[in-house]
Amino acid sequence: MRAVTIALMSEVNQELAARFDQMSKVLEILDENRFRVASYARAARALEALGDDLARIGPDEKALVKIDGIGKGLAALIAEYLRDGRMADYDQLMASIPPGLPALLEIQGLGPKTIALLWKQAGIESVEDLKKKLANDSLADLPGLGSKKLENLRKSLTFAQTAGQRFRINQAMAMAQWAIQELCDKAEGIKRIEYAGSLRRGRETIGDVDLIVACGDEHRGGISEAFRSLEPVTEVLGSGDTKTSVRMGSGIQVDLRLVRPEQFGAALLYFTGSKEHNVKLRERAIRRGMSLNEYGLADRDDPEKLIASEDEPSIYKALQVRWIPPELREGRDEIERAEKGELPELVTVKDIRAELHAHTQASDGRMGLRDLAMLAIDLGYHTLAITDHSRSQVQAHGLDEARLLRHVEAIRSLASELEGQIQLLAGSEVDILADGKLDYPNSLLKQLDIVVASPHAALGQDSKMATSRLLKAIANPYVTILGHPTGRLLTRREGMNPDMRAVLKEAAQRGIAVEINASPWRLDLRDHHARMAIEMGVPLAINTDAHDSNDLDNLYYGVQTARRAGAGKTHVINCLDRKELAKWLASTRA
DNA sequence: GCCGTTTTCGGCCCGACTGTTTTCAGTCG
Repeated sequence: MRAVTIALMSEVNQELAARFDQMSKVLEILDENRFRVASYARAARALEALGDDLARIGPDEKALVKIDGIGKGLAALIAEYLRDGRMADYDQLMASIPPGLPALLEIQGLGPKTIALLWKQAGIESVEDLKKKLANDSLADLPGLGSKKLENLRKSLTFAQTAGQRFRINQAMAMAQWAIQELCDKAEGIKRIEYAGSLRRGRETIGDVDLIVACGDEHRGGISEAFRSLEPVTEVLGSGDTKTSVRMGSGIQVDLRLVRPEQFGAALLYFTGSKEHNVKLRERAIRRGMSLNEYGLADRDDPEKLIASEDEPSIYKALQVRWIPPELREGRDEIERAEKGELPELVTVKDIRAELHAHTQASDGRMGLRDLAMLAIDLGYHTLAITDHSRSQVQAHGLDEARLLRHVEAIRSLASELEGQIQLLAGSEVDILADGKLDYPNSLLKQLDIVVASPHAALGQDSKMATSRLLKAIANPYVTILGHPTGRLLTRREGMNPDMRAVLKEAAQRGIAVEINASPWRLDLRDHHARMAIEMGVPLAINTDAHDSNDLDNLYYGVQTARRAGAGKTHVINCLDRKELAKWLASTRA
């Protein structure tokens, strides 16, 4: 555990989120009031998603209770931690059970009741203990643990050791689209089929894929069978009348739900979530004398009396609120905002008219300059910026000064040829070096139409250094866009953790844009930082950072991230028309 | 422990599937 004095920025948020999460698990194993358990878990999620830095808010309980999900009790705990660097309740709680016990909750099929039983009656205190006892068959005497259950536990343990947990959104999307196509080809009677869950909400990583199928009752068996028989299925986790779960070879879990066509909207809404959004919708239904479940919105007193169920908009309408796009359904303030008419018209892929960050064969791209330009023309863009890597990116064939100048010449030459079809901007993705200096001198940057400044190396810097590094880069008068500010790679590398509020404040003052890098590896800015950017008046740039022709399709993920932040097209510079964009670019150099 | 458009107490979402249960508890989403 880090001492609080050196825990910086949102490291504090993460630390406190981890503690509340842990506390909720311990309380659950101790069979505490389930609503109390849920409160700690909810608080943990709230802190993880909090754009603001708790260290900045400080031990001010009045300010802390303003955070949704934090009440008086938890605010006092947070304040205690921020003030003293410790939390007595946490220490006490953690001392009350063996430290290895909460980790058992991660094992599929193992819940708090069974863990408590294993602990109290078999002396199991950790995953290791469980493995040993499972191996020598000494658990069969425990009540409620038959041979089947033990076998399933063995399987879960093997899986937990070998497999990762969350998948990047493009991996989940590929699986979802493939499975949908296969089922449509191979099964009879599918009336509608959609993916739901966090994939539909556009989260940056996905735990499992949910598919919702509308069909008549007579087709259920066949569709379930076709699903279980999909070639990549390695394990059927469960299969009943309306629900089947399988695990694919890649490790990803896919759930299939079968519903009647007239219930499709309710099921789609329910399984799209988020859980928190659903809870709020249900509470809203109850306040209005109705009840909502995956089969529909019904009269509370007469559940047979369906009010809405066939599609999502009719359900929202009956709840007296505008339809809410899935990307916003995170259970924050979206329902209240929708009610007040404050939800913006969210940006769409069609609104994007310019690509402002792309690579060619000059550095590490696969496309030639002309091929890339042609693709951009096909996509209907009015502007394409060519931004190859700068000299320090040796492994990516970064351009030294002489090569960059020749490249610029080539771009300008092609630009005049294609005048009237597309505007080509000669630019660079310039490395922000570890000390915040840029990889080219200003005399060179000055000659470019656009400069995307991004960090690529020294990403393990502490938060303080990362912050001053980015601030220094933003202050450079020739930077146009701050590219993928943290340098993270999802499921692979955490990246830097700068004080994003300070970075965005500087960007706002300088008048430059900050990128949402649409690569599913990056999605950087992430959603809640993009939301913070909007609140602070910083323009967003949604760029694919394309290295290959397929990469241009990643735009969808970047747009979804922007939508999750509540961005409309006025917040995104790629939506400006050609003239407006030129004017904006000029303004960054004023 | 949180929360408030029946608000400071009394609620807090609810159904499917599995396994061991002979009527239901635990887990999951």
